Amino acid sequence: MDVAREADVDYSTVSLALRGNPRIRVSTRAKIEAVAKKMGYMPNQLARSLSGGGTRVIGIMLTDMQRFLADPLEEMQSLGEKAGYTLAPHFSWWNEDRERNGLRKFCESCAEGIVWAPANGQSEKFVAMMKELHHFHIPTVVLGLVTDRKNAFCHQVGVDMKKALRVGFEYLLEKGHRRIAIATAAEMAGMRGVLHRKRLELAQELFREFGLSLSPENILNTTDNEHGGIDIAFSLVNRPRKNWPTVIYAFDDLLSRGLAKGLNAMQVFIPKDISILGYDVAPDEPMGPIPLTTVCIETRILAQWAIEALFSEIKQKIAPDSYQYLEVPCRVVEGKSVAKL
Amino acid sequence: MDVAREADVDYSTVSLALRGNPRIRVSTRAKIEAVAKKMGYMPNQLARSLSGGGTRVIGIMLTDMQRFLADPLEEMQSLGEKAGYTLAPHFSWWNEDRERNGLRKFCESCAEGIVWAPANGQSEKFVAMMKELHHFHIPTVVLGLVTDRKNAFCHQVGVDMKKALRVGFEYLLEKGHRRIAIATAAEMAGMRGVLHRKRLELAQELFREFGLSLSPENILNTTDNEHGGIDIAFSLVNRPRKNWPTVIYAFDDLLSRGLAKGLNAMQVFIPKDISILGYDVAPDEPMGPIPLTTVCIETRILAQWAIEALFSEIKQKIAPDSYQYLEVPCRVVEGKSVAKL
DNA sequence: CTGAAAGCGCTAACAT
DNA sequence: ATGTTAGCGCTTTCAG
Repeated sequence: MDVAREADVDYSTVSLALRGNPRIRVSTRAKIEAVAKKMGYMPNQLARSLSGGGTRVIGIMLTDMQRFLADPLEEMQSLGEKAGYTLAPHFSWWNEDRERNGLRKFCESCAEGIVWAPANGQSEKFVAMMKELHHFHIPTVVLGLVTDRKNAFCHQVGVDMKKALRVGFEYLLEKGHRRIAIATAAEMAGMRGVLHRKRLELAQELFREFGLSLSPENILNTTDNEHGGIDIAFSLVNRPRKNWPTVIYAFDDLLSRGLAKGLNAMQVFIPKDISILGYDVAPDEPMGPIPLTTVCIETRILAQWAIEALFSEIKQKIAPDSYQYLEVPCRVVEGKSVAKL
Repeated sequence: MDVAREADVDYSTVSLALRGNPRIRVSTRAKIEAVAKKMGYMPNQLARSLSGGGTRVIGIMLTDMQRFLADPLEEMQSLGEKAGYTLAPHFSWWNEDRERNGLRKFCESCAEGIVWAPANGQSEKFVAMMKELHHFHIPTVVLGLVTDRKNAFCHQVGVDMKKALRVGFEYLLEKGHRRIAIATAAEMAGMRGVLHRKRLELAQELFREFGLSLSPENILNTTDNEHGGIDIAFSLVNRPRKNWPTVIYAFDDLLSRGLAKGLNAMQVFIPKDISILGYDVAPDEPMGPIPLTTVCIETRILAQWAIEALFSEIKQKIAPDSYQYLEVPCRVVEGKSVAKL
């Protein structure tokens, strides 16, 4: 390269000097650095990766730019950078073909590991792709738990939704609540509603398991998690007060906050008139007028575990004989929105 | 490579065959493809890029996973893929140092172009970094308009916020409105509120320019664009009706939808009791009970123009002597939320 | 139609 | 303490 000529040293000396190798005399290094800076030299990562070590890139395959994924992504990015890795996010927009192509790109461009939040952890395509990644010996961590955990070829970090929901029910029962309503955006269109419909279904199972009854009118459903809270608040206000549930368990952070604000605006006070239990709300989020009590999923821990599991596999260089199946903890963070009866 | 040995041909023949070069006999190619498939061969992009053509990667530098950016990103990804490019998004999380490091990574890894939505298009750091990119001859398009357009070293595609806001005012004036209130989330914490504060400021200028008066009580401010609409609705309902504005111009899509829903819930009907004009609302979004009339920014066009400008510069191979400064069009999309007085 | 050989820009083992 | 040399896995002339 020209820097070598200009500084009147060998090429390899430049390479070593610029990476701070102690073999190079300090004065030489200083000279080289000066020349490099003057010439605006920038090492070519492609060549670097092709030759010596790896790429130090982690591919991140996500479905979309949902809020829920932002926190873990930022956390993973921080952790990755700390370890000298660059994160390469890629969005499938819920399309499994795009997902496959993107993952293949990761392989072709020699990503050293992959964190994958699949569009659909149940599909044939998913299983096939996971096998492919495994076949290429590329360490992978799947975010969100796969159905068939026995036959997984990679670590998994995720939330057991039923367990998480159960935590909320247990809390409510302990507080003396029996007339429990649930609020979901299960009518939300497209893939975005899938999760909500799943939560609704699991909640219904839990009602049965706890021997609670769930009257249809206490399934407060809406089409929109962003502003659906108001709709729900409105429909509630129009019901005779004596039929009200004692608490609404809202399965979405936006929904629970909107609901709280909406009820408040309609002169329904929380927790005096009715209690609200949220789900999924990051504890440091602004909570509106009333600090919400919520079942909090620790998404930063999710990110940490995912990255840890990935790095440990990357370091080992050989595929582990057993894969981890990590469940992110969730706990009730108490605000002031659930009354003790 | 092993595929060559296995298929009993030369290495370079494999390379040509796999890329469908017509020089290779069909039968030979078929054999090579079969072997490659059997062995699960995958070409190494690093080597490929280092040797032959470029990387065919476009670096995308974004601030965060805001909704507003999702649409253009998906659009750019589609367009990029169509042209055989892979998009590499990277998030700065509003941190200019991270932004710089990420952009440098793009250079080092030989991205062929960059689309950059800067955390702060006014800062010293921004200007320095833009010069750096220019110095390395890496085609760049900045999303969002830079203050000093004369000294820009790259194409710019963005929204002239004042013009966009003006479109709304003109529409309202034409509809006979004079008592106009504005709703913003200017009190939103951190960088997220910056845009809203800017909009508020520009709106105040426009009020003066149109010779309209804006009483302080008609600046409906909130801390939260997600659910602030309810707060605003609530505060409005508690004002004597005769002091009401005839219309609320809400400078955020979430805010305007929340406001509409909130007012509706409180038995204030739109546009009978009050009109609402939105801003920034994608026309195909669900609008709640009332289809909102909004000033719509065409973010897909933004994406298209950005990618077009970038590709044209990439193709030319030499820095253009003048840079484009493109303003994305905006127009009023009529719903039913603004009454004619 | 296919093989041989040079080289992309760098790293790392070996030689001086 | 620095220079030499052989690759990394591929593309691309240029010969055969």
